[in-house]
Amino acid sequence: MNGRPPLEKAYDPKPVEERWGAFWLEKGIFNADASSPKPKFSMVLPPPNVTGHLHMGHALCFTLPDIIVRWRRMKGDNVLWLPGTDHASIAVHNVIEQALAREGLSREKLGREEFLQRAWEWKRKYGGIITSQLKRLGASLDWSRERFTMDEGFSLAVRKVFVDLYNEGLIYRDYYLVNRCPQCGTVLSDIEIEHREHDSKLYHLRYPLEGSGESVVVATTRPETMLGDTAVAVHPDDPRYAALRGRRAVLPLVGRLIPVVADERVEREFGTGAVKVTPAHDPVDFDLGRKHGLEQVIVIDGSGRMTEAAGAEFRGLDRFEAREKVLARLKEQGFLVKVEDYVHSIGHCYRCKTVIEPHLSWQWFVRIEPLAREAVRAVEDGRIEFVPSNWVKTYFEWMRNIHDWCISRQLWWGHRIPAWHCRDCGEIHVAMDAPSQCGRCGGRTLEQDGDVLDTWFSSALWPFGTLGWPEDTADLRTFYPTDLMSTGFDIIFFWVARMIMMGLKFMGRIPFRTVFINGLVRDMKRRKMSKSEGNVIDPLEMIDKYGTDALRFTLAALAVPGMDLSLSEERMEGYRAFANKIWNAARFVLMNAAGVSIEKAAAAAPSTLADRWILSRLDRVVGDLDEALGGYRFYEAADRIYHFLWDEFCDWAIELAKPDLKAEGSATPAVLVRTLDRILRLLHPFMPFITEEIWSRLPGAGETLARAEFPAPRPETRDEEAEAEMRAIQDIVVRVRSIRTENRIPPGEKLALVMKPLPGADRSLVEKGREYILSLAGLSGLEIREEAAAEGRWLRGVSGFWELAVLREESVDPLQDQARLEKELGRIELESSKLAARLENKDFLERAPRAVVEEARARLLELERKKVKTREHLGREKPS
RNA sequence: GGGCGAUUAACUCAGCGGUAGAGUGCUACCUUCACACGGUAGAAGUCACAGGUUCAAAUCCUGUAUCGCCCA
Repeated sequence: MNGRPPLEKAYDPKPVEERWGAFWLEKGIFNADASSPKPKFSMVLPPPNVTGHLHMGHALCFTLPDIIVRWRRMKGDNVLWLPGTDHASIAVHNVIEQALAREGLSREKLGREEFLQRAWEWKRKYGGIITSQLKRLGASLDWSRERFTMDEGFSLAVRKVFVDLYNEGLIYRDYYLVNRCPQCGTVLSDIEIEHREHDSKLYHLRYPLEGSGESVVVATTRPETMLGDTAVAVHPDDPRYAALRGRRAVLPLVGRLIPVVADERVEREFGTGAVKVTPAHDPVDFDLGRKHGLEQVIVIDGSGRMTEAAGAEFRGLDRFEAREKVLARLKEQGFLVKVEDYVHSIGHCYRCKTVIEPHLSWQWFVRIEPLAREAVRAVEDGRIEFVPSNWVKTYFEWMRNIHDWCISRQLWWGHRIPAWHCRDCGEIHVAMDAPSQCGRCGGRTLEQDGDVLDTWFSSALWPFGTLGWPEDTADLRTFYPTDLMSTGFDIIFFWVARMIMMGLKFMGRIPFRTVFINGLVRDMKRRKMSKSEGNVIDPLEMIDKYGTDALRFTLAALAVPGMDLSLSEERMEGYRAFANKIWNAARFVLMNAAGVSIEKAAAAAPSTLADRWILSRLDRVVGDLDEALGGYRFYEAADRIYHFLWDEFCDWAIELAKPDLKAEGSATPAVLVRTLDRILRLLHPFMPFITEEIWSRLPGAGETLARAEFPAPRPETRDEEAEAEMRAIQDIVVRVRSIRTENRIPPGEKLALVMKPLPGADRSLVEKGREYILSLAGLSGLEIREEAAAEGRWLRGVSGFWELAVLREESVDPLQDQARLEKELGRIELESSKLAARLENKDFLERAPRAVVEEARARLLELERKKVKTREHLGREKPS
């Protein structure tokens, strides 16, 4: 046994995980080789936020691809799975600024340089948390190639992309109404806004018309913005307001004269049909304002406070305080006509949930349509495939209605926009490096744009930026495009779509061939896991309690493509038990087959029926597993190997082996070793630690199972005959056991079995299976007799072509046995009558495939045989 | 309003044209020399509802209801 002590009675994951985790990394088992002639299989890890801690979503999203990657590696591919982290501008700002606030500081007080210094320091100190947690998960990543989105090479890639897109006119700067989060202190792109329904109010305000006693009533949900109104709008075809066109209204509280304009975009059904227009604070009004040349008056600033332009009374107030005050004033002065309850959807910051403020400002944008067009085509023509495929529709839907992407952020931690503003003439220079003088006026005072880029702008480059682009590296040539991108559906728009666009644009090729979308991890009540709900299951805690392998297997077994999964600790307990089961099966094999090497076992020829049977069954699993993994059906693969190991290998093969092990020159020990070895290989992608540990104890094991060969189907081990015979033997054993427990015969009591052949019975089967039946059914003897005995002490049943009779030494309760037989007869009658009815149907006989009809006939025959015998046993018919 | 998905055993979910399945839980018996993180045998479902297609529907089609998510 390799000189190692025998296995402990129960599996203890902790030392095993520590040992093998360290071993893999030290030996660089997962490092890829750019010059390998083997076929490559590459993936990049969705980079977790550098601020992050491992949660169950990560655990799922990293375990599933790890299964694929380990499988491919064992199949002989040159595998690269490249890890890294994302700088996560907003998240880091939140962390650092909170710390500053505790010191009574703010980033403004600290200044840009010192703030960045702090952020880097923080990154050095805590940025490794998530990566070390990833290692505990067993993710087989090539850490020698680890990247960070703000490292030097990656930053170069980001700058180059920006400059190139700018030079092509695909990046532009505009004074535009964007979404701003007052809390985070930056603008956001459209998709970073979450819309949620709110119970709110609709306020009807009366605006007097110039030079008359008349007025017009407008409805709004945001009365505080009226301070920035520069028009009233009505629908051109609305007869109610035909007379208003061309006149001017006097803005209450402010006194400004504002025109009444007509525009088709006004919804006549909304409120009174007349609306106030605030071009600087509402997206629709912004468009309206541009179209009608209206003034843009900014009354709320980027931090959500009222500006100078809001008037002395309101200046400095928070926007919600201002709302109350404006309403109070309007009411006092008789301009508030009515207030209605109103439900509408309000935009919130996806990070901090603060209500978004539409904000007019200079920002940088990506002209997205030309990029999106190509990205749509790549999916349409099948170069990129989504698994499950129904996400394609969502992808198309978004890509075809896409808006330009606002990429500037008013933050410091991130990639600073490579644009320099000439202080003298205002000219903007976009370049890889700071220009020394203004190309237009020659001025020497150039200031770099203060904003940084959206973090997603840089993560969009991840699949090629990490491989060395813009340099032409060996890694890039070998591993791009990658093969698989595994991620959650929540970032299809944020990330997947943008990687596709950027990959096509800068590499001229897709970034990955397959996008695997995993579901969301929920709790048993199907709720999302969230800290505020208190229903979070912490993967690290689970690893401590149940072991990494149990956690991984649980996630795999629940991972139905496209479905959310409900996770519970109970489930994990079940798979910890599974790990223990493997451990003990291995223990049995090692104790009984000591000294049989893997190599010798692989060559052993099966002699007994049980040996032929388990090898044949094993071969089926090998094929099924390859197929399931190839289709990313993790649950199916997990389920298959689970049941093979437990229900076939442990429950039958090991039990059947027990009598054969003692025989001289038996091949059975070798068959057990061979089967165990195959099981460990098949299971390794799911449970890397325990399989590695057990495998290392097998005589003749290699350095690491992680690089051992994944089993391939071997058709010559298929043995239909052995499978059929074993099925019959198993049925006999189960029948006898069933007779035993249903008559409350103690498990320890040995029984004598008499088998009577029915027409068609194969006597050699019973001879071949004699030892197995004796041992597994707990018999003292087995006898074949032509006629069944008639005394009452016999308990009877039917299995296949055999009538079974068990002799009980003590007396039996005839009522109990009769109840058992009645129940069985009921079942048989129900099924056989259904089948008979079907077989009497001419249409069925004519139109159903022949195999289906034949199968039904055969089944009916068997049922009829059982029916007759069972009736006989009940004393309803004379024995035949 | 548009789209996607769900509705199957007590719970969580597979199955997606031809004999209703799994895990957990439940019942009974068993500490048998790999394993009580175990063994053996069981109980448990008009597959949401209504129509239709088909020799045959949990499975395909149409509609209804309820729930969830995404987009506007």
